[in-house]
Amino acid sequence: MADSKHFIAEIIDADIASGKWGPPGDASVVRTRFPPEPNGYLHVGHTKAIHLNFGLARTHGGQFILRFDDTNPEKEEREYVDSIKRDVQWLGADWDGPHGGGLYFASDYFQQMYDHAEELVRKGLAYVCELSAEEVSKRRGTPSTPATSPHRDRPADESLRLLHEMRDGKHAEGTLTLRARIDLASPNFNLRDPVMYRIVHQPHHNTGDRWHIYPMYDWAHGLEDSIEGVTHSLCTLEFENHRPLYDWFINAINQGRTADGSGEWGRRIHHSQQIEFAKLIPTYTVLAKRNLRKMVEDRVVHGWDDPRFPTIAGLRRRGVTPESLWAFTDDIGVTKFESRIDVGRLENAIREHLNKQAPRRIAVLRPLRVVIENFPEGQVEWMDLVNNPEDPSRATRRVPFSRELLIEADDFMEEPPKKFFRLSPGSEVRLRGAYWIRCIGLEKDPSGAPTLIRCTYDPQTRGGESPPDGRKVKATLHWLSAPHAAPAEVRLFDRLFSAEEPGERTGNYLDDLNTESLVALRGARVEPMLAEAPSPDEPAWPDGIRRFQFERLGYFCVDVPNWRAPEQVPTTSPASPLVFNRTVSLKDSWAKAAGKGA
RNA sequence: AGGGGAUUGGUGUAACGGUAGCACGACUGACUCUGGAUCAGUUAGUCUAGGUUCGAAUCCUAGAUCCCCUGCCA
Repeated sequence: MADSKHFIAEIIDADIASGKWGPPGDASVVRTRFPPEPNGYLHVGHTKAIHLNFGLARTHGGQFILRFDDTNPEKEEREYVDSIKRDVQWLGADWDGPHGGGLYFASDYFQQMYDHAEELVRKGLAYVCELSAEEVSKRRGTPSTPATSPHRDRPADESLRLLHEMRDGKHAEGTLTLRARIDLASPNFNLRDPVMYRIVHQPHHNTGDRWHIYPMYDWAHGLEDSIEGVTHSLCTLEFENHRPLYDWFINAINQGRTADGSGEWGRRIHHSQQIEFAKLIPTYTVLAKRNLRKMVEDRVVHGWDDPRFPTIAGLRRRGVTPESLWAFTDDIGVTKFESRIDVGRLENAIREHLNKQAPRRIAVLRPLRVVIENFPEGQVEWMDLVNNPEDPSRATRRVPFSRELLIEADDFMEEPPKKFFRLSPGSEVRLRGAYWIRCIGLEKDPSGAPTLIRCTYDPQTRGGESPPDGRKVKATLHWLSAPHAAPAEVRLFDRLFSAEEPGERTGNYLDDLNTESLVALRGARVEPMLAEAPSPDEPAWPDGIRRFQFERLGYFCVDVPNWRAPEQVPTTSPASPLVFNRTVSLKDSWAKAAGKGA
C-alpha cells in the first residue's frame, strides 16, 4: 500500500528523471499549489486537494503554495480568505514552513496579466468583441456548426484602443469583452474564442477600485501558475476540457519569445503542466458551495462550523483530527475514476486515531439512579481507572464511588431480551474499575419507566476484580457517583442526510435531510475532573481542542465555537455550561444485533 | 448528436504482457474489566463480444454504461 504510487506521483517521478523542470534527478523542483477561490468555506473535498498538493511537495522536498484565485470581485470576501487560511493551516499544509512556497493572491498579478493580454492583441491572437452575453450565447453554434463573431477580424490597434477604454472604465458592464482568437468551429466549446476579460465595475477586496476589467479563469489560471513557477498544476476532472485552452494561452504568449529573451517579445514564460484527478465525493453528504450556503442561510444548520457540516470548520468543531483526515485521504487514493466514497471510511479513520490518542472518561448520557443498599451512607471510595488501555504510559486517575450512583438508562431492562447481558432484576454486572453489583429491586414512575434501581455490591470485587468463588459477569457498565458528577450537555450528531446520494430520488437534496441529525442531551453527567483544567494524561492536542473517549459510548470533544488557533486566542477556562460534541460513536455490535441505534 | 474522460470483489485501490494483491465492510472464531480495541480465519472481482499472443486486467477492433463540455463562474 505504501510503495504503490498513484498516477500523478508517477508522472512527477518521470519528470524528475527526465529533468523536465530542472537538473535530472532533482526532486526539489516540484512546486504545487492549492488555489481556492475565496467565496466560501473549505470542505472535506478540499482536504483531498490540499493533501495531494502539499504531500507531493513534501515527499519530494519541493514547495507548496497557497494561492487565492480571486479574479471575481462579485463573489469574494475577506472573511473567506481568513477562514481558508485558518483551515489550511489547521490541516497542516504549512505554506510558510519547510515545504512552503508562500501565500499569494491572483489579484496581485492583474497588471502582468493585462500586459500579456495587450501582447496577444498585438499578435493578432485576441480582439475586443461587442457582442452581449445573450448574443454570444445565441451565436455559440452547435457541436457541428461553428460559432460566429462579427468582430474577430477587427484590426489590432482598434482592439487595443477599445481594451484601453475597457480598462479605464469607459464602458458599461456587459458591453465589451476581450476574446481570444482561437477556433470558432472547435468541437471543444472552450476554444470557440473564449472571453479573456469582462467589464465589472466593482471594488475588489484586494485591488480596490483600480480595475474595471477582470480576467476569466482560463486566461488567468495558467498565468498564475506560470508566474509562481508551479510545475504540476493539479485540478479536478471537469477541467480536462480546459487543458487545451490552458496550454493555448501559454503557447500564445510564448509565440515569438525566446529562451534567452532575445527578439521582439522577450523571454519565454514558464509553462506548468495541468493534471486532472477525480474529486472526493463522500456518501451521505452534500458539498456544492451553493447548497452549503443555502443550508447556512436557511438555518438548516447553525452556521459554517456546525459539527454536522462537511466543512473543515464543521469537522474540526465535531472533534475530527487533522491526522485522521490525512489517513482518510491516504486511504482513498488518487485516480481519475469518479467514485463515491463511503463516509464510513472517514469515520473509521477518526476512530483509529482517537482510539490511540483519546483519554478515557466516563459520561452518563441519560442517567438512571442506582442505590447500593449495603454501601455505607456518606462514605466515598476513590477508584483507580485506566486512562488509556492502548497506552499504559498514561497511567490511571481517581474517580469517586459512593452509595448513590448513576448508570446509563440503556443499561437496564426490566424484561431483558435473550442476549442482553447488562443489568436487569436479579442480574449481576461489573461497574468498570469499581465493584460488581446485583440488582435486587426497582422503582418505576406511573408510565412504567424505571426511576431507581436497588442493588447490592460485593466488597470482594473491589477494583472490578473477579471474586474468589469464580463467579462470572458478561457485562461491564460505566457509572458515576451521583453527588460528585458534573452536569453537562452532550450533543449527539448523526449524518446530516439519510440518503447516500442526497437528492437522487426527488432532485432536491433537502428532501433527504436526516431529521435526527442532532440530539442534545442537557441532563447528562460527567466525571468531575472533566469540569476542571486539563489533566496531565491528556495529550497536548495541537489545536487545543480537548478530546476524550467516553467509555462504551464514543469519542467526544469539548465544544469550541468559532475556533481560532491556540496561539491566537489563549485557552479559556472550561466553558461554563460544559458542552461536549460527539465526534463519532464507538462501533456497537450490540446495537446492530438489536436492530437499534445508539 | 460532436468533443473530452472513465470502467478490477459490496466499497476504495494495486498489478505497467507473466501467480489478480492490499485496505475497508460483511461473516466465523479467539481474547477482553469498554458488546470498543486486538488477533486468526472466511467471503467475493478484471463492463461485454471478438482478435493478437505460449501467455491479456494490461495490446487491437467493435459495443455497453457512467461523468464532463454550448457562463461575460471557478
